[in-house]
Amino acid sequence: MTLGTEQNIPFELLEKTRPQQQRAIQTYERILESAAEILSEGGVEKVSTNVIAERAGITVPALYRYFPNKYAVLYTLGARLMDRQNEVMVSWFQQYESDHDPFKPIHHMYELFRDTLAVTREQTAGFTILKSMRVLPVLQEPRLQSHYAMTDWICDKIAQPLGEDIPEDMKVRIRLIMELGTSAMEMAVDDPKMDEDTALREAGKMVEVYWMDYLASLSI
Amino acid sequence: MTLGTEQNIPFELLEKTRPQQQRAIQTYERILESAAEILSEGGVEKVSTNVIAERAGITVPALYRYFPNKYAVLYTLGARLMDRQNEVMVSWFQQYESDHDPFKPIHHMYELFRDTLAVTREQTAGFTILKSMRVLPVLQEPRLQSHYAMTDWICDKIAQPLGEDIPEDMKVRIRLIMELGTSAMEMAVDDPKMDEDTALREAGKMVEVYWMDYLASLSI
DNA sequence: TGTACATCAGTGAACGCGCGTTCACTGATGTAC
DNA sequence: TGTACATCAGTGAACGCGCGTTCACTGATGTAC
Repeated sequence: MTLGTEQNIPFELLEKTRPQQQRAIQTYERILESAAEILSEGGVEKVSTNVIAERAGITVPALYRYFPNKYAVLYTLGARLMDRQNEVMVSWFQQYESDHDPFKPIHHMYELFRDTLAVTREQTAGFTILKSMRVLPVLQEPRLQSHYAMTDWICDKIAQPLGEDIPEDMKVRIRLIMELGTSAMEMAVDDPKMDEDTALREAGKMVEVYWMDYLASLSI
Repeated sequence: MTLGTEQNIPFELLEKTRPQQQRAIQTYERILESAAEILSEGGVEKVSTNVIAERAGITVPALYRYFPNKYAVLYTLGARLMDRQNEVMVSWFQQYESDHDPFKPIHHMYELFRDTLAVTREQTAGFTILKSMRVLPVLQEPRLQSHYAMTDWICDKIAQPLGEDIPEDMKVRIRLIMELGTSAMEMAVDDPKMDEDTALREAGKMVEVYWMDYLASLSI
């Protein structure tokens, strides 16, 4: 929602009543927590309104007060998580931003991946939430929108000091880099044989040399 | 199954009776086709034994004759697809294999990605099958095993002419490269804004410069 | 070439269960005077 | 400070439906003599 993710949400995912009183906010949060726990224990197929409600210690109609269906619950979890990832990216960029070298952050991809992974892990079933979004038709679009927003933000930031329009192929490259980051993090987490830190460092390296090669080709 | 994927299949995924007569083989194949069609139309959540059977024009117990549950159906689809991807990789490698330069194939990653994408697309719901495997707990392990097998095969092929043991960090790099390829192909297919060929070419480029940088660092 | 038999392939009907969703309702919290 | 009322939060009970799975069975195909 930070970078404008909220714009085109299909109506099936829109929340119904917003919780107002303290008690309601707690209920609302417990619904989200419960859904995440179920997701982490049994995967997306075990998530149902019945099971969420039972675990949250409420009855099913109470859930329907705030969410129109289970996808709205998953969407809310996903949107929050992607927002946090956005924030990580923004503060990472600002940390390594430099007047002299607009591409300085590219030498610090490892730090971005590391921090993004950390914030994803803070959320129960964080990676499962993201993978579920990729596989559930209604949630694919919101996921894409968030990726677009992130890519555009970075492009703007880079283009600003350059004082030019962003070449379209730069956008493609940044999008690809983000996708690589995502899959490297997933691999680091899902593959027990893979050393996590090594995976992220190598992914960072890969992005760096790729970008350097691109810059070299530009100044021909 | 080409590269030894079949070894550690959890018993829940093992097929029951093998179809023997012509008629039975047709039924078996229709079950798989139907499952793929449902997958492509409504995603993994719409796949059920009831719906598969109805679409295949048989009754549910007929399905249970060959498969213990719906995951076995999805597993069979996934295993077949990954086998075909393996084959593509093997013949790609052989095509660009060179006595003079053991790393010649790395300059032709685009061709690998292109052909792998093509063979995946030949299978109805090909990418959805792969994404489903990532998200369904029972199917995660078989997926990983297949990736291991592919990585090991490539490593052996590269190590052979070098006449040495494969350094562990080379394995990590190859694994990462495969993961990047996978996600680049998925992005190329799922993101309507992304030009498919460009995405694959860039991903190929990324792998190439990454590997060249690695080789340069080795000869220090 | 015909028939009896064995094996393979698929059916009809039924089961209990959890699913999503809605209804009219009771109970809790906040507020106006 | 108390009470009457409005709004917010959550309940109990019920619904129809599709799910996975199994049973005893009929029908189709292959084979031995």
